[in-house]
Amino acid sequence: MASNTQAPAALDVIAVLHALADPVRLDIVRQLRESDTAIACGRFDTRVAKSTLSHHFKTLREAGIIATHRDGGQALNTLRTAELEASFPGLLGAIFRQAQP
Amino acid sequence: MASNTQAPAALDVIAVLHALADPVRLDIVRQLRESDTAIACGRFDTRVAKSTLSHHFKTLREAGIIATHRDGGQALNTLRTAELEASFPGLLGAIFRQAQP
DNA sequence: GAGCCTGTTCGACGATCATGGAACAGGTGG
DNA sequence: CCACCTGTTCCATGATCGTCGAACAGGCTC
Repeated sequence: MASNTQAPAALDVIAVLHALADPVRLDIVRQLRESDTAIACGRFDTRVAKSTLSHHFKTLREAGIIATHRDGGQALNTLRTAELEASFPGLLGAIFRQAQP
Repeated sequence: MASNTQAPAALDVIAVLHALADPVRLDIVRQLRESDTAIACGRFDTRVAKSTLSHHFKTLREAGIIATHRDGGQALNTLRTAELEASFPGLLGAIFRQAQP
Protein backbone atom coordinates (compact mmCIF):
# COMPACT_ATOMS: atom_id res chain seq x y z
CA MET A 1 0.00 0.00 0.00
CA ALA A 2 0.99 3.57 -0.51
CA SER A 3 -0.23 4.39 2.97
CA ASN A 4 3.04 4.74 4.75
CA THR A 5 1.73 7.34 7.08
CA GLN A 6 -0.58 9.89 5.65
CA ALA A 7 -1.53 13.38 6.64
CA PRO A 8 -3.22 14.15 9.97
CA ALA A 9 -6.76 15.45 10.29
CA ALA A 10 -5.61 18.90 11.35
CA LEU A 11 -2.22 20.49 11.02
CA ASP A 12 -0.27 20.79 14.24
CA VAL A 13 1.94 23.86 14.60
CA ILE A 14 4.65 22.08 16.52
CA ALA A 15 4.77 19.17 14.09
CA VAL A 16 4.91 21.52 11.09
CA LEU A 17 7.65 23.70 12.58
CA HIS A 18 9.63 20.67 13.69
CA ALA A 19 9.36 19.13 10.24
CA LEU A 20 10.62 22.34 8.63
CA ALA A 21 13.44 22.80 11.16
CA ASP A 22 15.78 20.42 9.38
CA PRO A 23 18.13 21.39 6.55
CA VAL A 24 17.36 18.37 4.40
CA ARG A 25 13.59 18.59 4.83
CA LEU A 26 13.50 22.35 4.35
CA ASP A 27 15.45 21.86 1.14
CA ILE A 28 12.96 19.28 -0.03
CA VAL A 29 10.13 21.72 0.59
CA ARG A 30 12.07 24.46 -1.21
CA GLN A 31 12.56 22.26 -4.25
CA LEU A 32 8.89 21.35 -4.24
CA ARG A 33 7.97 25.02 -4.00
CA GLU A 34 10.20 25.96 -6.89
CA SER A 35 8.83 23.18 -9.05
CA ASP A 36 5.53 23.38 -10.83
CA THR A 37 5.15 19.63 -11.05
CA ALA A 38 5.26 16.73 -8.61
CA ILE A 39 8.69 15.30 -7.88
CA ALA A 40 9.55 11.63 -7.39
CA CYS A 41 11.43 10.75 -4.18
CA GLY A 42 14.58 9.83 -6.06
CA ARG A 43 14.69 13.05 -8.05
CA PHE A 44 15.53 15.36 -5.19
CA ASP A 45 18.96 16.93 -4.91
CA THR A 46 20.21 15.79 -1.50
CA ARG A 47 23.35 14.23 -0.08
CA VAL A 48 21.72 11.73 2.25
CA ALA A 49 21.15 8.02 1.87
CA LYS A 50 18.00 6.62 0.35
CA SER A 51 16.68 5.33 3.65
CA THR A 52 17.31 8.66 5.32
CA LEU A 53 15.41 10.42 2.58
CA SER A 54 12.50 8.07 3.02
CA HIS A 55 12.46 8.87 6.73
CA HIS A 56 12.35 12.61 5.99
CA PHE A 57 9.46 12.10 3.61
CA LYS A 58 7.62 10.24 6.32
CA THR A 59 8.13 13.13 8.73
CA LEU A 60 6.92 15.67 6.17
CA ARG A 61 3.93 13.49 5.36
CA GLU A 62 2.97 13.01 8.99
CA ALA A 63 3.16 16.75 9.54
CA GLY A 64 0.81 17.21 6.60
CA ILE A 65 3.27 19.27 4.62
CA ILE A 66 3.54 17.03 1.60
CA ALA A 67 1.36 14.42 -0.04
CA THR A 68 2.61 11.33 -1.82
CA HIS A 69 0.73 9.77 -4.69
CA ARG A 70 1.75 6.36 -5.88
CA ASP A 71 2.12 6.20 -9.60
CA GLY A 72 3.28 2.80 -10.73
CA GLY A 73 6.90 2.31 -9.89
CA GLN A 74 7.50 5.71 -8.38
CA ALA A 75 5.98 7.98 -5.74
CA LEU A 76 5.14 11.53 -6.71
CA ASN A 77 5.37 14.17 -4.03
CA THR A 78 3.50 17.44 -3.91
CA LEU A 79 3.29 20.29 -1.44
CA ARG A 80 -0.05 20.49 0.37
CA THR A 81 -0.10 24.21 -0.28
CA ALA A 82 -3.84 24.68 0.18
CA GLU A 83 -4.01 23.00 3.58
CA LEU A 84 -0.83 24.75 4.68
CA GLU A 85 -2.15 28.14 3.64
CA ALA A 86 -5.46 27.46 5.33
CA SER A 87 -3.84 26.74 8.68
CA PHE A 88 -0.82 29.02 8.53
CA PRO A 89 -1.37 31.63 5.83
CA GLY A 90 1.92 32.97 4.56
CA LEU A 91 4.11 30.59 6.50
CA LEU A 92 6.08 29.18 3.59
CA GLY A 93 6.29 32.63 2.05
CA ALA A 94 7.75 34.04 5.25
CA ILE A 95 10.29 31.25 5.47
CA PHE A 96 11.51 31.34 1.88
CA ARG A 97 11.23 35.07 1.22
CA GLN A 98 14.66 35.56 2.78
CA ALA A 99 16.30 33.14 0.38
CA GLN A 100 17.02 35.59 -2.44
CA PRO A 101 19.68 38.27 -1.74
CA MET B 1 27.00 39.92 32.99
CA ALA B 2 23.81 39.81 31.06
CA SER B 3 25.62 38.28 28.12
CA ASN B 4 24.57 34.71 28.46
CA THR B 5 24.48 34.18 24.79
CA GLN B 6 23.17 37.00 22.72
CA ALA B 7 21.64 37.21 19.33
CA PRO B 8 23.52 36.12 16.21
CA ALA B 9 24.56 38.53 13.48
CA ALA B 10 22.00 37.21 11.05
CA LEU B 11 18.95 35.11 11.72
CA ASP B 12 19.22 31.49 10.66
CA VAL B 13 16.05 29.89 9.35
CA ILE B 14 16.80 26.49 10.79
CA ALA B 15 17.67 27.90 14.21
CA VAL B 16 14.53 30.04 14.28
CA LEU B 17 12.24 27.21 13.22
CA HIS B 18 13.88 24.79 15.63
CA ALA B 19 13.52 27.27 18.48
CA LEU B 20 9.83 27.73 17.71
CA ALA B 21 9.19 23.98 17.32
CA ASP B 22 8.83 23.39 21.05
CA PRO B 23 5.58 23.77 23.01
CA VAL B 24 7.14 25.61 25.93
CA ARG B 25 9.16 27.99 23.79
CA LEU B 26 6.30 28.66 21.40
CA ASP B 27 4.14 29.48 24.40
CA ILE B 28 6.77 31.90 25.68
CA VAL B 29 6.78 33.67 22.31
CA ARG B 30 2.98 33.72 22.31
CA GLN B 31 2.87 35.35 25.72
CA LEU B 32 5.46 37.90 24.63
CA ARG B 33 3.42 38.64 21.53
CA GLU B 34 0.23 39.13 23.51
CA SER B 35 1.95 41.41 25.97
CA ASP B 36 2.71 45.04 25.26
CA THR B 37 5.50 45.19 27.80
CA ALA B 38 8.65 43.21 28.53
CA ILE B 39 8.22 40.15 30.74
CA ALA B 40 10.63 38.94 33.40
CA CYS B 41 11.75 35.31 33.15
CA GLY B 42 9.91 34.31 36.28
CA ARG B 43 6.62 35.84 35.19
CA PHE B 44 5.84 33.40 32.43
CA ASP B 45 3.06 30.88 32.78
CA THR B 46 4.79 27.54 32.30
CA ARG B 47 4.91 24.19 34.06
CA VAL B 48 8.61 23.53 33.76
CA ALA B 49 11.41 23.95 36.27
CA LYS B 50 13.35 27.18 36.60
CA SER B 51 16.49 25.71 35.06
CA THR B 52 14.53 24.32 32.13
CA LEU B 53 13.01 27.73 31.52
CA SER B 54 16.45 29.31 31.55
CA HIS B 55 17.60 26.80 28.97
CA HIS B 56 14.64 27.65 26.73
CA PHE B 57 15.41 31.35 27.02
CA LYS B 58 18.95 30.63 25.98
CA THR B 59 17.73 28.80 22.89
CA LEU B 60 15.37 31.63 21.96
CA ARG B 61 18.13 34.18 22.53
CA GLU B 62 20.66 32.29 20.44
CA ALA B 63 18.13 32.04 17.63
CA GLY B 64 17.67 35.80 17.81
CA ILE B 65 13.97 35.57 18.60
CA ILE B 66 14.04 37.33 21.94
CA ALA B 67 16.31 39.85 23.63
CA THR B 68 17.03 39.96 27.32
CA HIS B 69 17.82 43.22 29.10
CA ARG B 70 19.18 43.08 32.58
CA ASP B 71 17.36 45.43 34.88
CA GLY B 72 18.66 45.15 38.39
CA GLY B 73 17.54 41.92 39.98
CA GLN B 74 15.48 40.69 37.08
CA ALA B 75 15.87 40.07 33.37
CA LEU B 76 13.31 41.60 31.05
CA ASN B 77 12.53 39.74 27.86
CA THR B 78 11.23 41.23 24.66
CA LEU B 79 10.44 39.85 21.22
CA ARG B 80 12.87 40.99 18.53
CA THR B 81 9.93 41.74 16.29
CA ALA B 82 11.77 44.14 13.98
CA GLU B 83 14.64 41.76 13.21
CA LEU B 84 12.24 38.85 12.87
CA GLU B 85 10.02 40.75 10.46
CA ALA B 86 13.04 41.90 8.49
CA SER B 87 14.26 38.35 7.93
CA PHE B 88 10.98 36.45 7.82
CA PRO B 89 8.14 38.92 7.23
CA GLY B 90 4.86 37.54 8.52
CA LEU B 91 6.33 34.44 10.11
CA LEU B 92 4.96 34.96 13.62
CA GLY B 93 1.67 36.14 12.18
CA ALA B 94 1.39 32.95 10.12
CA ILE B 95 2.15 30.78 13.11
CA PHE B 96 -0.21 32.40 15.59
CA ARG B 97 -3.03 33.29 13.23
CA GLN B 98 -4.43 29.79 13.63
CA ALA B 99 -4.65 30.11 17.40
CA GLN B 100 -8.11 31.66 17.59
CA PRO B 101 -11.09 29.50 16.54
C1' DG C 1 26.38 41.67 56.38
C1' DA C 2 22.64 38.30 56.32
C1' DG C 3 18.85 36.94 53.77
C1' DC C 4 16.14 36.72 49.88
C1' DC C 5 14.90 36.81 45.10
C1' DT C 6 16.07 36.01 40.22
C1' DG C 7 18.37 33.82 36.81
C1' DT C 8 22.35 30.93 35.08
C1' DT C 9 25.44 26.90 35.09
C1' DC C 10 26.38 22.13 35.90
C1' DG C 11 25.94 17.41 35.64
C1' DA C 12 22.78 13.62 34.78
C1' DC C 13 19.08 10.85 32.78
C1' DG C 14 15.77 9.33 29.37
C1' DA C 15 13.83 10.28 24.97
C1' DT C 16 13.89 11.61 20.40
C1' DC C 17 16.36 12.14 16.19
C1' DA C 18 19.26 12.03 11.91
C1' DT C 19 21.87 8.88 9.55
C1' DG C 20 23.25 4.72 6.98
C1' DG C 21 23.39 -0.13 5.44
C1' DA C 22 20.92 -4.25 4.52
C1' DA C 23 16.90 -6.64 3.60
C1' DC C 24 12.41 -6.41 1.63
C1' DA C 25 8.20 -5.29 -1.39
C1' DG C 26 5.95 -3.75 -5.78
C1' DG C 27 6.12 -2.37 -10.36
C1' DT C 28 8.38 -2.31 -15.00
C1' DG C 29 10.63 -4.32 -18.83
C1' DG C 30 13.42 -7.48 -21.19
C1' DC D 1 10.56 -15.71 -15.16
C1' DC D 2 14.36 -12.88 -14.07
C1' DA D 3 16.63 -8.85 -13.64
C1' DC D 4 16.14 -3.90 -12.61
C1' DC D 5 14.34 0.33 -10.37
C1' DT D 6 12.00 2.80 -6.59
C1' DG D 7 10.77 3.36 -2.15
C1' DT D 8 9.91 1.47 2.56
C1' DT D 9 11.08 -1.11 6.81
C1' DC D 10 14.30 -2.75 10.16
C1' DC D 11 17.98 -2.52 13.25
C1' DA D 12 21.89 0.03 15.06
C1' DT D 13 24.62 4.04 16.34
C1' DG D 14 26.02 8.55 17.71
C1' DA D 15 24.22 13.11 18.60
C1' DT D 16 21.05 16.32 20.22
C1' DC D 17 17.36 17.59 23.21
C1' DG D 18 14.07 18.46 27.10
C1' DT D 19 13.84 17.90 31.77
C1' DC D 20 15.15 18.38 36.60
C1' DG D 21 17.69 19.22 41.07
C1' DA D 22 21.49 21.32 43.15
C1' DA D 23 24.91 24.60 43.30
C1' DC D 24 26.28 29.17 42.10
C1' DA D 25 26.29 34.38 41.11
C1' DG D 26 24.35 39.22 41.34
C1' DG D 27 21.34 42.48 42.97
C1' DC D 28 17.96 44.16 46.59
C1' DT D 29 16.34 44.95 51.20
C1' DC D 30 16.25 44.70 55.87
